[in-house]
Amino acid sequence: MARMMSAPLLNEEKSEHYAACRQERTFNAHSVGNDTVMTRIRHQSLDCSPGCAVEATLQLIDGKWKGVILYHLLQGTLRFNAIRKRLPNITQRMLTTQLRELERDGFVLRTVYPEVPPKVEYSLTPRERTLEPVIMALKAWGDEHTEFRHGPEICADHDGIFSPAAKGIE
Amino acid sequence: MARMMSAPLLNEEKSEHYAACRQERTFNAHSVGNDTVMTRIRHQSLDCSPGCAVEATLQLIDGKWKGVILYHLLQGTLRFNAIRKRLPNITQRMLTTQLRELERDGFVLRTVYPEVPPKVEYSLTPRERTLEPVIMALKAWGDEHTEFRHGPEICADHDGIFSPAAKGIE
DNA sequence: CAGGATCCGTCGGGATACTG
DNA sequence: CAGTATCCCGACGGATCCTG
Repeated sequence: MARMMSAPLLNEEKSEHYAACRQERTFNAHSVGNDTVMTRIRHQSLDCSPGCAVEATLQLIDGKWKGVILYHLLQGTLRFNAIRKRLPNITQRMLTTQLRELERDGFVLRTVYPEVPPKVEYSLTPRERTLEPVIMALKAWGDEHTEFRHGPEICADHDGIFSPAAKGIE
Repeated sequence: MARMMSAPLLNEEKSEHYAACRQERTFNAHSVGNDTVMTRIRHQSLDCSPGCAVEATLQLIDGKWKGVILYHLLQGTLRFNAIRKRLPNITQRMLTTQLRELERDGFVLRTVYPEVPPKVEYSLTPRERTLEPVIMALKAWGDEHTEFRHGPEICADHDGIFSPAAKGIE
């Protein structure tokens, strides 16, 4: 979801009455060549109606992987590749960017151990802990209301958080 | 969020073990000219890890406006333009498509009254009612943890669901 | 190990304009 | 009133190769 508007500034003209909305600015734009990296701003125009709190929250956990990442981190600190193992389909690039966003949003803490080989751990901040009920609500609903058949061998861990299979990883 | 993979079928080769994931198919592709309309399939590759229930739920309420729309509909049946009034920034096109998706996902009921001028009402299905706790969790968190200053005149309806201002509209 | 850099296609979604 | 029909931009995100 969520693209930027083409001309956020021009927009002020015709929307004076909700111009006071959050106008978070790009904070980290490498913009190498023509591949603008990390132009973080999900949707700038939160319509300031009562529902916008819902929107605001959703922005923070959208992004195709955020939800799952947060969910997995709820079980404890994880290293980069440990997270990757839990998300078989994610690419490094995606994992990195998603983690960076979560970091910037104050949800995860990134700890780099100055070693060789490098070791980076991701853990949750207290702020994210407050999100836990939300994540769990999402999961609960998904468990109850979605029917997507899945091979048991890798998808059957709905009760024990991580089964013994997780013994020797990492 | 969420694009399709370029070659979903090729993907099966290297991911036999979670090939059993939900493979929802495009259901309604007009594809007029080169503007493919409504190629519904958020992300087909739910990684089948325990967190995928979270993802599954998120898919259903992402889409930049879904959350707010659902939230507003929780207050009761609304007509098309009534919804638009609550989302100052949405375009007709977006409102239509979002509503169509919600309809297809079984969340909203679309009732057309064969009159002139046309009258279409949107209401929530029982299925969506089960989502209510989730929506409210999102809203609650947003209310508590996001600071986006807003002009009071249009953003100050956080207690009374819809203030008297909503008297004569529509 | 944990990424950075690049290239590139897909498609969400905004802005009009038109209509039964 | 409640939509379609188009045009079009650029963010999202996948694949691939490179590196301290």
